Amino acid sequence: MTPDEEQFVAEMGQFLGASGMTPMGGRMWGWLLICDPPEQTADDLATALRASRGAISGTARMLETAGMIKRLTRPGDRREYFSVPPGTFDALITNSGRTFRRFVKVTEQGLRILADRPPEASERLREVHDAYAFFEREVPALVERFKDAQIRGGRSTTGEPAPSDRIPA
Amino acid sequence: MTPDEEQFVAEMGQFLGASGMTPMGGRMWGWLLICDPPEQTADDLATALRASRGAISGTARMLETAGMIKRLTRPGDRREYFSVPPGTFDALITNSGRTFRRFVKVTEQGLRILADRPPEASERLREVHDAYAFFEREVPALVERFKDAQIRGGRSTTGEPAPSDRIPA
DNA sequence: CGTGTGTTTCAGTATTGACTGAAACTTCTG
DNA sequence: CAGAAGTTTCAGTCAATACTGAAACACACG
Repeated sequence: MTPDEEQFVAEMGQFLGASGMTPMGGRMWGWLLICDPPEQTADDLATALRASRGAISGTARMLETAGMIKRLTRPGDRREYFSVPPGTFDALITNSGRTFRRFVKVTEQGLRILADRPPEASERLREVHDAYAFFEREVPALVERFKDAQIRGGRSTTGEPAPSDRIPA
Repeated sequence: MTPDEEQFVAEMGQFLGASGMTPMGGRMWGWLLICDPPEQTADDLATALRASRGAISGTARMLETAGMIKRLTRPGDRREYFSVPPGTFDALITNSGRTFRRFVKVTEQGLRILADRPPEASERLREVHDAYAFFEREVPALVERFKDAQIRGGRSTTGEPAPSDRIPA
């Protein structure tokens, strides 16, 4: 790992570490976005990120659950390979959609508490609730628009063949 | 603070605590969304949230910086009052826009690292970068649409009818 | 069915960072 | 100008949690 790469990985760790994910999760994902080859064994990752096998295992599981990495095996090789599959941003957005949803739920509960008070008592909360409900509904459409633009524009399509799923022997 | 309110405040704390903000920040914001009166002194907050004055001070400063609360004073009253001003969701979104922007910056740095490698080496990262750049560009427009819908429909609208936004008593 | 390779689990450790509380500072008021 | 009320700062404490490392586990191959 070059110094540049090291810094990129560190920054991804800081960034995702500050947004719900663990620092290690950010570092691992960052590395998997730039590493060569794109598929890495648990051992590769432990070496590159200078982390314990335990940390790799747990973090990989978490990232896999979040849909941010994929786990592959190939016949005749007992090891597992991890990689960032094409279309990952989709999983990311879906995930943040879940966050929106949860927030809407919490604010709805709050509005219920204020139900028997004068209407102006719930103005503040209602505004926030409505905004998030709006976003929860509209963001998927935005994602579709992005996908369309991406296909039309040609570069780096997603949801298509996905050749990188194959491990080149 | 009733048990219901207590729970709402706690959940807001958990929620925002898990998304970058501190738990205390979430609790304070949650309380300011439902409290009566809507303006609270530092002392009110310390009592309601059972927190130290130091915590209130620091947290209030953080929330104020994020644009999530407003600080006001009244002539003849030395105390400061805090409240959630109308249009706060705007500050929230603006803030998350900043997050997008930072992420785009980080990924751009990563792409620069991969500049002298074959194009397929940067496919993974480019896709993520493009998605976030797209969102950074499009979200403000979405906010405008929400504002318009809010004005057109009076209170609690979201673009379309959206009956599910209403809380049943 | 044993052996060797690889992965997961889990208790322990270390670190981070949020909150406390007292002291310092600021700013109105009499 | 003295005094009081209020706020901020900051060093210390505490709790949460991310990572380590060794032991248990799973699996393929000979």
